[in-house]
Amino acid sequence: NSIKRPCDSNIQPSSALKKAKCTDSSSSASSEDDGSDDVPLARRLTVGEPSKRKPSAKDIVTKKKKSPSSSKDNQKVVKRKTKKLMRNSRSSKATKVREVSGGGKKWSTLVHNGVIFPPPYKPHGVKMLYNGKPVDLTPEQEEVATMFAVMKDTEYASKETFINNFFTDWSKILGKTHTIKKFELCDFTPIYEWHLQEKEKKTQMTSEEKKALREERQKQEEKFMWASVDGVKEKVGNFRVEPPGLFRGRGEHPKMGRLKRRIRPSDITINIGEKAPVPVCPIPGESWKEVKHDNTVTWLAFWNDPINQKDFKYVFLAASSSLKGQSDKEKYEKARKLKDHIKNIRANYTKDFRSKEQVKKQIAVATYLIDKLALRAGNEKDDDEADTVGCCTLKVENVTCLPPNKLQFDFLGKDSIRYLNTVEVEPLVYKAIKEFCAGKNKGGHVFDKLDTTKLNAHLKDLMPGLTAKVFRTYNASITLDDILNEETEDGNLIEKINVYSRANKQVAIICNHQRAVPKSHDSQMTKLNEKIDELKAQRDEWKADLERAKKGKPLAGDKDGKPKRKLTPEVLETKISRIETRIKEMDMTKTNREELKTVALGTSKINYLDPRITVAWCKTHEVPIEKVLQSLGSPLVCVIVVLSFAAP
DNA sequence: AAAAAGACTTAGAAAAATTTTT
DNA sequence: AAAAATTTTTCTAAGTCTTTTT
Repeated sequence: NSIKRPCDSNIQPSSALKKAKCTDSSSSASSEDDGSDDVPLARRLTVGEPSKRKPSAKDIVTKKKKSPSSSKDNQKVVKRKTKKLMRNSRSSKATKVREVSGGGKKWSTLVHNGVIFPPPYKPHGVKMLYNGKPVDLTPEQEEVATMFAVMKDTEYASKETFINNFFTDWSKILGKTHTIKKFELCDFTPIYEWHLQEKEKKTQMTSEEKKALREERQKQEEKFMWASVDGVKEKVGNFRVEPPGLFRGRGEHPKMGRLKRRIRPSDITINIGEKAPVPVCPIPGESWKEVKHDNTVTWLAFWNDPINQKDFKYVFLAASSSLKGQSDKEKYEKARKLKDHIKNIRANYTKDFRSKEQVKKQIAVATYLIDKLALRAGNEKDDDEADTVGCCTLKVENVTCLPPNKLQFDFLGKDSIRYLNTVEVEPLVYKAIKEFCAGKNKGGHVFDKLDTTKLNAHLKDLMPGLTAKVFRTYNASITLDDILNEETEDGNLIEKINVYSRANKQVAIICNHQRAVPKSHDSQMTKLNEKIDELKAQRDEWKADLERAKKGKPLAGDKDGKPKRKLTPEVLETKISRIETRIKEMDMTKTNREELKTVALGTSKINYLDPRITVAWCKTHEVPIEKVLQSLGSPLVCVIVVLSFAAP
């Protein structure tokens, strides 16, 4: 299980550059080659010329040792980070990014240990009630009953679809002759209470017990956590086979509550290098469905999704792997390339707003919306999925025309997240949308002559490799870059970090990344308000004291009537001004929290913000990278570092 | 050329781990 | 030391887009 990648033949003679980059702590943009990579998008754009010289260091990547640690107040953080980094660097971190060309070949050798199966079901024997009486269940029946019982305090448990689907599937396991016939007569509370007890037991465990348990688990996982790709040890993403359970679809999913049956080895296809030993099937007496040796794909294993038989569940490498990092880099490269074509593309679709051909016109308008609003492409969906839409599948009921030229969008997108936005659009677009909607009923497609295949085929003609989703990445990059460049001011580190957060937030809003309001939000706000009131009361008291002190009057006693120590006006002034800033800070926290309560920042951070822009900005403004990417913790920081030093 | 199969990225919720507060 | 809050990781659903089959 060697860790080092065998010396590749395509090493470029540019270690000097490599070193320069690595040790260049004072940034200062320095060498030309350095600039071409790290100059943010917007500045490139204004320069107008796509960089002419191809950087020679094509695939050379330098590992950043560690960021220069700094002030005392973040020492803890730094220490933790360093530990993590060390743990990671021991493992793999390809020293260079692999060339993934060559006829779709993704790897030459692939070694791994297959997957972990969840443990078999352990019956608890707690009897639920039917019509008030305890009923006997076989372990198999009990297992499914428990799946349902345990979900009592989730939203699902009260949804009709969920209950119906669950009961239908459970009934099959109960069999026709079973006493249990009607859901209404079922009482799962004994099992639910048993579950609560178990949970309580877990929390009551001593920390040693917990630690022991954790270590046990880690020991079992160890073997499956790692794969070796072309001789390099890489982390596996999801080596654990999904346990059985009740399907939790998002939104109004017609299949919610269906039993997701247990996956067995005979469901699983393994993909592994020809010369590598085939993983032993961990369940005695059973065997894999199939073993393949396909090096044109990156998955290590797959099985068919039991809920949607035609869908697949893949086991892939983790995000920190070289393979994932490479395609991530390609994604951001493509978005960067779009920058060079966007002017032309916009001119193209603007011209087509007037096209007599309906298909052309619809493509033009759809592209406009995708460009302007960062909408998703919108593939057709089956009837047995939640009813959500993207651009191409927008329905008449999702768009309202507000004269003179505003459009209001209201639809459920991916994950049934609501997109609600009113925007002013080009008058010609407004006219076109009105025309597309005319004479159609509510459920009709606005873009009836269009689908994602046609749209993407057209985009491909405008720029090689261009598809609808590239616009989202592009939009995110532009936004990040613009905000960072416009709003960053010299000086204050805190303020700089805030600028980054604002940019992050803006991208999240554009991409419509939402989250449920945290359960504790209200109580948190109340607490904050109380704190602020407290501070204000204190401030007012001091203000009163100040007035008296100035006039030489004695101070009023405190609330217990005890006399207060006399303070000079000067001392009081500083106290007051200090408390004023604290109040201001807390007010900021409050507004910030309120504004972010439904905004999910993580998704854009992980999938949309080009790390090279972040790294470049951090360098020029002397912001330690972990200050803005701390949440990307261990695995991704490495990818980012790899990416940021990889030549485009 | 349309539909189905296949492979991969993106997504929010929930669980787990960690830090902060009490 | 417990509890509460916060951050990070894990989980797996839900998209996009390409390739293959019909």
